[in-house]
Amino acid sequence: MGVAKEQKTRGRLLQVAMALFAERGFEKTTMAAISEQAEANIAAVNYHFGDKQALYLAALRAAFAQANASFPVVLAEEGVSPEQRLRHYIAALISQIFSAADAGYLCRMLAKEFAEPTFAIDMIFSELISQNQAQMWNIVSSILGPKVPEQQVHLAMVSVVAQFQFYNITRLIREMGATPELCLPNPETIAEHIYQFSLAGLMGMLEANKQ
Amino acid sequence: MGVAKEQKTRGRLLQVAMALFAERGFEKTTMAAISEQAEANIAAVNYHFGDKQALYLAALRAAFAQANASFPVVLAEEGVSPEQRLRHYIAALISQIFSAADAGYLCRMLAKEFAEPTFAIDMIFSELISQNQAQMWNIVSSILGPKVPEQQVHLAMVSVVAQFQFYNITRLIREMGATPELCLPNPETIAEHIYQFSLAGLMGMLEANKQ
DNA sequence: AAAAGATTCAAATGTACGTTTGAATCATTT
DNA sequence: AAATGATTCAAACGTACATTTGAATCTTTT
Repeated sequence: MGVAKEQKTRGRLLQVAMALFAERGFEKTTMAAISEQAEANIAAVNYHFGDKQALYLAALRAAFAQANASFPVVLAEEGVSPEQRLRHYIAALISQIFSAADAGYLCRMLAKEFAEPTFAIDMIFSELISQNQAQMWNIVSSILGPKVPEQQVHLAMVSVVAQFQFYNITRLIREMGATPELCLPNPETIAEHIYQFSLAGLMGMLEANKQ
Repeated sequence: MGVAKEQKTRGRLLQVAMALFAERGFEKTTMAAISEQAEANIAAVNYHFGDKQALYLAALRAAFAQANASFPVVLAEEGVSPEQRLRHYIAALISQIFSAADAGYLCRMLAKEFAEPTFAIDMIFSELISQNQAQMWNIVSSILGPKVPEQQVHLAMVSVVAQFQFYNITRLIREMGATPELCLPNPETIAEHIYQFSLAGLMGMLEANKQ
């Protein structure tokens, strides 16, 4: 437990804060626990970040950077079909969600924020999520084409996002083994299923709209 | 605020507890707030229920009863196609999720439990959720037929459940107006979309499995 | 009406937490 | 080396909370 001491105190605090906030959420993470695991004094958080809230914001931004560095959702290359972009988006998010450490911290923090939004929720949407959301909108509306009304695009987008976010939301319950009956397939299989299921759903919408 | 005093103290406590636990979750709901709104003394909770945890369990069971009384997920009639059972199941859950009061309490409490499971999670699964889950399994495996392996059934079930649970999970964020751009269609429209999208997804799985 | 039990009440207890404080230690500059 | 600033440290402060306590007040039984 704890973090190697060669890092400076500020860095160690941020590292530990990400891990603990991701695991326990903002409220249930105490500054005492953070300081202890970071092998720093209890007052170090206030000195380096101001207060617990500022540390939380810093941890969110750092976690976002780590997640996108490991599994970016946007494909840089041009000339990729919207279907392949969708497949890649889903696979990236599933990878983030199933990451045990660094790349998974953001998803875990966001899962807590969904259930009990904190003061940070505005920053999270305006600064972090907004980009991904716009990307997904483009993909889905490309697949559905220009004739499908906005509301249909929105419903479709939710249907897709919901499928992988559900694995994010239910992580803790799975880890508690409340439903041990059926073990999950590997993340790649899950991602591929979600892609196929979503594509079929989208095609169904297209056909229904044609008539 | 508060509840009409003609009920007995125990009943008023339970009523207020459901509302507050649903709104704020277990941790952030104080016994002082419950007692105050129920116009009871702070010690009344301990007298009537033992402690805060026992009150929480009682509130969960009462909320489950209310939700299923208002919008039961199982269709009593026989001779209904699995497709129609699926449609009804989705519509019932969407109705529960979008209920502002009584019938919506359980969903709100469950949303919190997903993000931060409490001591009550075992009871919730073994006593409350298990029935619904079995029902959904029957519906989906009926639609997919006997030739589709169990793991596929499980993936499909998650894809369906995730879609309406997402509206449950994101309720707080919607209510905060973090994304005010696009207002939602009415619950019936949402339910019908989820049904159509899911049916298309399931049919896609059938075709992929045929080859 | 008297006794016994059930329920309510206000106050006290103990614990956990975020934050502050002022001195002590370290690093850097003059 | 002296001085200045940055960082760390242990202790204390104030607040919020669940729970307990013992007396007071209803309600029911005898």
